[in-house]
Amino acid sequence: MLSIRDKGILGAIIQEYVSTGEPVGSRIIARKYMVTISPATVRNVMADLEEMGFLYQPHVSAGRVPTPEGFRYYLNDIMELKALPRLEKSMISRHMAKSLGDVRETLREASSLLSRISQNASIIIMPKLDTVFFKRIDFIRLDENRTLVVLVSKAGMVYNHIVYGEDVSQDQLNKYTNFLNDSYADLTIQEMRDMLIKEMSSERAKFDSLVHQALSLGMTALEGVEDRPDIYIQGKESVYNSPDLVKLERLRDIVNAFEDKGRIVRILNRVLDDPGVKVLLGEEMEHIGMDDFSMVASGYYRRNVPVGSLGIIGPIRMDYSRVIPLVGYMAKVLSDLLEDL
Amino acid sequence: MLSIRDKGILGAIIQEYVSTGEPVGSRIIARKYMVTISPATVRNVMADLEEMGFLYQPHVSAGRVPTPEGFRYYLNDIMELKALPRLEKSMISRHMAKSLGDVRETLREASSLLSRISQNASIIIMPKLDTVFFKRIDFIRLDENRTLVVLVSKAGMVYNHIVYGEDVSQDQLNKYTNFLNDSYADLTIQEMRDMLIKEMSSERAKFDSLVHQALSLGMTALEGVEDRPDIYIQGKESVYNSPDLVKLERLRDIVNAFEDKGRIVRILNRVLDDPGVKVLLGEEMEHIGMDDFSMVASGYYRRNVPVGSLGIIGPIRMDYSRVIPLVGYMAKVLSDLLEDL
DNA sequence: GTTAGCACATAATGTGGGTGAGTGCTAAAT
DNA sequence: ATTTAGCACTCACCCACATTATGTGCTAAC
Repeated sequence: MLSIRDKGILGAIIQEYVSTGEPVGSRIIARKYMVTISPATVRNVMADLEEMGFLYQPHVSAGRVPTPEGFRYYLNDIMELKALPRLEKSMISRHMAKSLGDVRETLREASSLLSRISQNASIIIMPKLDTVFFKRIDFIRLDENRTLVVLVSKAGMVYNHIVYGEDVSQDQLNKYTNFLNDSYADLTIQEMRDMLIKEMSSERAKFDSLVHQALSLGMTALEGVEDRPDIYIQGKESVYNSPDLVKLERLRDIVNAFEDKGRIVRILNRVLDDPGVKVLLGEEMEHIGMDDFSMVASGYYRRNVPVGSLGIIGPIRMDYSRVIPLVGYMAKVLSDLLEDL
Repeated sequence: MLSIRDKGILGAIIQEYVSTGEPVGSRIIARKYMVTISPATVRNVMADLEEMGFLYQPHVSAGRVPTPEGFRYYLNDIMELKALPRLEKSMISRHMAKSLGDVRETLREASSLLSRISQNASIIIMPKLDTVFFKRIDFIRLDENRTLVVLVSKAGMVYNHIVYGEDVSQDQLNKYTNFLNDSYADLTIQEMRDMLIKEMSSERAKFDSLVHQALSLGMTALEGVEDRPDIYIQGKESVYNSPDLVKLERLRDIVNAFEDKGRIVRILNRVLDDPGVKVLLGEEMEHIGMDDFSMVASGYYRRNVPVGSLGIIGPIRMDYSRVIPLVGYMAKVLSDLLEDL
């Protein structure tokens, strides 16, 4: 357990490190932050903090740099969140209203705002198909082998893919379409899946061949639907062009990390489950070369069901007290917006 | 005008530079490529070639490096294309057959193959909407303000967007849909646009309000359709991780250049017009920091109409005699494939 | 418990010499 | 009139070494 003073010093070190990016020496802390005590005292505390794993020294005559554990402690027990500036709030509502209508566009706009306001890269994962509300399905005969499935969500997102199978006439397909659209309004895709399976073994399906065919086509259609989530990363430039990126290898690592979207999705999915903003640090980034990066992320919701996530990604030394409220606010705005659709 | 021997020397320098990436000295050329003449003679020629702008020296005691102009001359007047290896041809046909069906998937596969075979990044621009053959249009009422337009091409590509306007019932929308689908089969989007405008002032449109409404909705639908071309860049890693990328600033330039997709599209569009493979070098790359990069690109066609382009992008020192046939072959395979759809 | 003072470690920076690669030029050879 | 050999010269690169600045840990005094 840290004393008040210890916390003050750790906090000061982190603040200083966040703003300069350089290892922090005892002098600076005693001069700028803790004027009542001497550098020597600060050094004693620093030695303790290092022993606890919150700081480390790049080399013996350098100052201290906070470790991911140090940041973690700071986030949990020291930092106080700042209120989101009125200006940023209004900027967000203004832009979000503008793009209203096309959900994909709205989400992209949200991400773009995050990156511009935070000066970091931002990430958004589009709604998981399972949780999306079904509006309409269409089958379009392309040729004798291929049928196009177009799935529209209530929010107006379109998912499409091609299924292969026996040749069915467009007229017949239209009948299936009508049947499915009439029967499954207002369900999520997941619910629809379940319903289809249930109905398949019902009396009706056994005797009515149209119903049977329609259900079976519906099932294959939903099976084949793309399950890799789409993810957008915007504002990579601000990370790439960050002035404290001075080693070639570091940049290379980061560039590669951004290319590896699968890994980012996996990491983000972990935060999706429970509500609120999560900060992912150090090892949680699962990526060699991303140890000194971090993600601030949150799920966003529709009717309290998590459907996707969003966040920002940048160097571990970021101003969490500003960024966390930002991400939180954006998740809320987005969730509210989705509520209505 | 260069003599045979001069060409031989320029060719040798480029070959050597392509394979090593290092400035080429007179010794190497005399030893490895032009055994009949001495280094001193080579030096004389090199001095001439430098004066002509085909070579330059990084510093006085270094060998020579070909300039973009040197490469240009080499490409036009010296290089001989190699036939595409049987192995690569069969690899291409095998993979392209696999992904047949979903055009977007096919195109992405083509690009992925380009990048894997050439060990460079590859670029593909999806078919321009204008040139795409219309299969079907659907209007889906999302709510009182928003109508979703789903446009399907004969090849099975789906384009969608939302239009805003007065509240029309789904039944009414279906009538419009049917009218448009019946009337405009087998046209390209561009032709359809023209037809719509023409029909709009016809007798029928004046007296039949359904026709009038349908035409007008069709026009707004086609107007709003997304006109920014989608572009995919694959295999960036092979460029990023290239071992002769040793300066941080260089990598940063390249990373930024890849992010700036608009510029790449603009450059590529220049090659789209006339057929065949084009090589873009130096200044043509329009990008500071991309001077020592180049693109080998070609349009691809459907019914002899250019619809998109594809190519590879990598360091200027690439083996053009292999890469040009590769890109050319891929463009041809793709064009043939699109012919059938 | 806190502080001043001091010896110590090390990164960063600069300097000078040596080496190797490759040139340009000149004068001789073909 | 070319081509070639010879040679002086330039410059990047490397290594060893010294210098400096920073900030520490430790000890002894407060």
